[in-house]
Amino acid sequence: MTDWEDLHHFITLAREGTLSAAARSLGVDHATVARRVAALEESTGLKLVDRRSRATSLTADGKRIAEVAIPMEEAAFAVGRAAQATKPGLDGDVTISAPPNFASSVIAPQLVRLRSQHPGIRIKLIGEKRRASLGRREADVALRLMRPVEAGLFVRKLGSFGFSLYGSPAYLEKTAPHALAFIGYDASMATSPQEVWLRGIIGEREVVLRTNDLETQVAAARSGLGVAALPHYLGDSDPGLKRFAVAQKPLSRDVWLAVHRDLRQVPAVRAVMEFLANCLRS
Amino acid sequence: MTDWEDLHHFITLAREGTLSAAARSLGVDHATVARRVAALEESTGLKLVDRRSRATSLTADGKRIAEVAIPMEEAAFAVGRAAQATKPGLDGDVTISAPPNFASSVIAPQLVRLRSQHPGIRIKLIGEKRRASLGRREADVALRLMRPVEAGLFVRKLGSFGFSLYGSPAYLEKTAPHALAFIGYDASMATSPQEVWLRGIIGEREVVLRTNDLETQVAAARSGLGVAALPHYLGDSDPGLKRFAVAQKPLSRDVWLAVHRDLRQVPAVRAVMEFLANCLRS
DNA sequence: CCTTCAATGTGAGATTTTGCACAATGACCG
DNA sequence: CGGTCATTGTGCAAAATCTCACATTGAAGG
Repeated sequence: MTDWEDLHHFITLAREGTLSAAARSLGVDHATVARRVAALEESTGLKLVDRRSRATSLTADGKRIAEVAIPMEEAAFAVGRAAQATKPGLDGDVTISAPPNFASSVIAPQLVRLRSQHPGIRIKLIGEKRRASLGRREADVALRLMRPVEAGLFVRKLGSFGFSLYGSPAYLEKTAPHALAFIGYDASMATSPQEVWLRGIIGEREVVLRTNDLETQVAAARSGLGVAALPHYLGDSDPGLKRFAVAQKPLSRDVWLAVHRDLRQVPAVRAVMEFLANCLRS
Repeated sequence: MTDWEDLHHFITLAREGTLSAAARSLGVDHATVARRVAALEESTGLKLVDRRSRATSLTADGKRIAEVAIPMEEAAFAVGRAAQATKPGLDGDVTISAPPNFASSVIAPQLVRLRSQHPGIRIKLIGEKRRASLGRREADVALRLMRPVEAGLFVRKLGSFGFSLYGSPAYLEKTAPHALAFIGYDASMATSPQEVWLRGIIGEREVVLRTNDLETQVAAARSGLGVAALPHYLGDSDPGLKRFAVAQKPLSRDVWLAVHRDLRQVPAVRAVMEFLANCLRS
């Protein structure tokens, strides 16, 4: 009988593409992944990967085996969720995934409230551009700005927030509307709703800074470099920024909460969901 | 992340019921099973088994987790089958399961023919009362006397064979029909078709030997103890036995061949299936 | 063409895991 | 009621596995 942990390593390698990435994902040394995959090849009698010095690639047989093994990984995650779901009471670890600035600006400041209500819950808050996978248990609860479409999730719309143009009061006073300079996202965000909305406002005017990082936009706008399209929860609370009204239809983005169905009834998870809903209400 | 091999040990324990049985099934020491299950309990934070000194029983949580983990085991078997199915050519190991006397009397004598036709195939022939599970890959190909009903199997009727009464020529000559002594199965086989058939013949006459083992019946009949209901392939080829005709409708049993769908197209398996079909024809 | 860098390969020491042997438990059976 | 037997618990030595460190490879960018 083949060692299931060998299969685990192989599946991770198949997904991650390199020994090193798989090793990072599994929290082991890359040599371990290499040896376990070799052991699986030994026990199946099949050559599963082509080892090249810069990257590994699956052989045709390896692809076929990986395909069949995917349900096994899904089952493993289901076991993990079942284990968490059977934990009674309001103790436990709950991982929240949210857009980075949302995590730091909206959620983090209110965590102290959750902490006082439910002292047994330990929160892990990850703000990442890359959407954490709930199916793979990279997070227990996720806040998203698009409606999640993954299977097996319970999804709920928590609310919405608006965007406006913001600049420093001094800058807005001294600058004529047609001469406004703009701060926008870089190419990686070109298709995001706020960037599209902003482009419609800019027209022929100048974009003086493009950055991926919202905090940088805030800092630049605050310093008087130009105006930026910022969420109200950021701009309105900043004394160094003032809204600049525009004719265009205001932009509003919905906030969605997603949780795996298997975890929805876990007390600690429910408490966190409730907390997040309250965060949005304020 | 929990070690998948721990899950493997736990699932096996859940199915086998005792640490020792699980250890035998996995081919490891019982202490290893105990330790790996303990590790799983540690990593999930749940108490999964009640350890008692005579047997272990799953806790409610353990049952729930085991339930969820079953698909994982099925997926693991699917991987194993996929690995075997990917093997090209006519080399490889093929395990055949068959009724014990069928294996020794019909199949084994002809294996040399298979061997000469396909030298690359290594056969493992297990004759067990307990039906080997094809889904669990305890065997690749099975011969059964009842139509298999498990899901996922490819089933084909290979043929049938008849039963008659046999005794030693000397015994049959000197014994009047109403005085015949009979050799039959013991209580464990009381409901088998051949035992039921035999009972209808015996009537009020005497049963002088009951045994589970067909070879023992043959030896006893050959020695002149009485008559036994034997398959033709056993009785007709034995110079020390002679048929004793009866008025009752002759008994015939069908022989079924079963193979998992995933393995049906494997060249080595196909060759074995063909060989078994030929065995039945003669 | 050269530098850089992340990836893979390889050996040795350290850690972990395993098997073994023996003890203890408690159910079954006469 | 006592013997028997399969099962589980435990400590220790052996074996297997993992990590670490370093060497090597080859693609990407200047």
